Amino acid sequence: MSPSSAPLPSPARPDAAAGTADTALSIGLSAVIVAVTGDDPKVLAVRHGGHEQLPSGPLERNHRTLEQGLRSWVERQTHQVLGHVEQLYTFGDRDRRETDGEDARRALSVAYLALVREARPAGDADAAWESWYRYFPWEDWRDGRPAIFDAIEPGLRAWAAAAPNAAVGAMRAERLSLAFGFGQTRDEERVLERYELLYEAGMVAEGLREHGVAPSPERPCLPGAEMAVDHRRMLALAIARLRGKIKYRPVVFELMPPSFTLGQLQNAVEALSGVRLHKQNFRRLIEQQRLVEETGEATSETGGRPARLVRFRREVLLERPAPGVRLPSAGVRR
Amino acid sequence: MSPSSAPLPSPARPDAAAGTADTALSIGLSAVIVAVTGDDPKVLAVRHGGHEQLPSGPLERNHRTLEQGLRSWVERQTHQVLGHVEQLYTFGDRDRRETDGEDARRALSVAYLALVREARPAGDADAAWESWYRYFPWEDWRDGRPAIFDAIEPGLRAWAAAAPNAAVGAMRAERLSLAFGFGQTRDEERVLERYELLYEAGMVAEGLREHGVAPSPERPCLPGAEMAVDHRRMLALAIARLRGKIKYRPVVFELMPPSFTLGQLQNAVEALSGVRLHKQNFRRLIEQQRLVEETGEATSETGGRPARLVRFRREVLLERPAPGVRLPSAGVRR
DNA sequence: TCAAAAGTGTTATCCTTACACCCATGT
DNA sequence: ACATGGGTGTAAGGATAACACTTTTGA
Repeated sequence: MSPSSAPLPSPARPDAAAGTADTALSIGLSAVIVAVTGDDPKVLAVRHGGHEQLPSGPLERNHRTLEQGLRSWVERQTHQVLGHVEQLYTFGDRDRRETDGEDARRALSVAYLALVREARPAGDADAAWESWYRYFPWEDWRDGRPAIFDAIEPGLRAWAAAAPNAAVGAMRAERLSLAFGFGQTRDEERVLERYELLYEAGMVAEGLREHGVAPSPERPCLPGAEMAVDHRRMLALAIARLRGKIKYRPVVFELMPPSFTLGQLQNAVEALSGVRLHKQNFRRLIEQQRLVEETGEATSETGGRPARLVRFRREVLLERPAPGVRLPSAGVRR
Repeated sequence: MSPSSAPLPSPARPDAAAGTADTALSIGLSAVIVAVTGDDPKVLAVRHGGHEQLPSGPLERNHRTLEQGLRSWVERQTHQVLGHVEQLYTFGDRDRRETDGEDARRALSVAYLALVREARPAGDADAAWESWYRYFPWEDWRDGRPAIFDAIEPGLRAWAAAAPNAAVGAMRAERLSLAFGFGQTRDEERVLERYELLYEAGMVAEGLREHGVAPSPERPCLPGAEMAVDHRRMLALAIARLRGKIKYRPVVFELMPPSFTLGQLQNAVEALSGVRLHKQNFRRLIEQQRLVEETGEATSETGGRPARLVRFRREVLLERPAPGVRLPSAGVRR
């Protein structure tokens, strides 16, 4: 394990000292695979008797790069063709699962976010597309403040108040206010911070699990589906990243069919960001940023007046530095 | 290495199948440690006879989390106290270094970005603070277009023209235009894309190294210091991330002393982003966003009229969702 | 005919950009 | 006195947010 008194890696083989072969180590690749169908942001989940989990696979020796490894087994397993793929984070807490003293087997997991255009029926019978709000019901503000906050707010406040001392209490209160913005502005991107607070406060099952406690009448958990290991944390991170990225890079279009209506585009953005947008301003923004162009066709499948079909204008990538769907503030619609 | 016919991880131990113990595997942690002194963005580099490299160390068994592991050995080795630390990326190309058929030893490396307030003389004699523009001279536009572009532009164009077929050529041309924005707008954040293009075009030493070619009169390399393995790529990513993040999170302040003048703050932002900013507008933005508050003191160390000393106002974190130093466009100054 | 979704137009307001200018210190 | 950096005022232009309103379809 060599903490090594030698100061820094030797020059001959720079990475020789940078890592020590460790047999008690395994590396996995996990994927948050996202699609949007109609009003729902979907994620591919695997059920196997135990808790639901994200599709995960081993890093194999013949994979040249991590991303290539991920693509190859995901496409083999789920028969989904992945579009945009990006690395999210590498999780490596020593005790990611059952650590028994010396036998602590470190399971490193490299998490990826992948976007697909259409949600196929899922190759594997155990895999299913689920709305991501199934795991994070408190993240969907499209119909206003979710009722679940009647439980969240007092619960978290109690947790802050129950801090061992004043300093910790103040810090907890600050984190709450930052993540949830009770009272003031809420930032739809802080999905991970919110999950982590609920985790620490023991309000999600995973948080209790860590301490070997089961949910009980005294220690109730919020509604919202539990996942294996730290997969729900990975999902939270994926949502946060996507919600952020959508604003400055044209990633939504990776989730849309080749041609679509402005209404459908707005639905997709709302589904992902979890807030309602002001229709007229949304359309104006999209059009004047010249993110889309006419196909010349129209569809009447959306109900009401038939809508023009548009397509993504790839050229914008070359024209402006950060073309994204800026969210024109949460305006009440409907 | 079991491609495994079983479809997906078993429920019993979710990560058991997700990673296979692989003795030909090592995990390292690398750190891009950044400080700003005066006009220069500094990075801690280690020299050891061979190529310069980033401080790197092994992941040890007793480290509870990856970040904690990084902090502990960096602080032990360099006697720097790390402030803000964030994970950048996990690099895991199979052939990160000397792969000999079956003996291909995969060296996974988790790269981190760390910010420090003051650049201490560096504990290790082999470690030194270097301006990051030493490695990326083409990224410093503070004094206008760097002369080095007289070599870069034709070189890259030639590479695009020399593509094996028209489709590849068009794609290369598009990537060039996106990353470098020859003619039109340049995006200071696309540091990684630019480096990767120069790498692929064989214009940086690392790119030639990959093919076992040495720089020669026919295949000249650009000025800009070479680094070991893929460390320069890590540095490119770190710069890109920091340049991006500075705009929507108050990270610059992690690099500033407790109190500073607005001029010093502007110098730091310019050093990091590599562009000049319009003085008056910069100040107005900072002040009206209420990112700083008066200390009541002043200093005359900056030359010219003494300047007020200000400090970061931590409360902004609670007030607005994305408080960052938005760059008020590159205006000529001086 | 009416609900539902698409699409147009206009206005007040704020933020960004740019320009011109004054202030206090060291040499 | 003048160079250097610090600091103020103000006006033009563009983007945003909020309004109200028309159009075209299917049930």
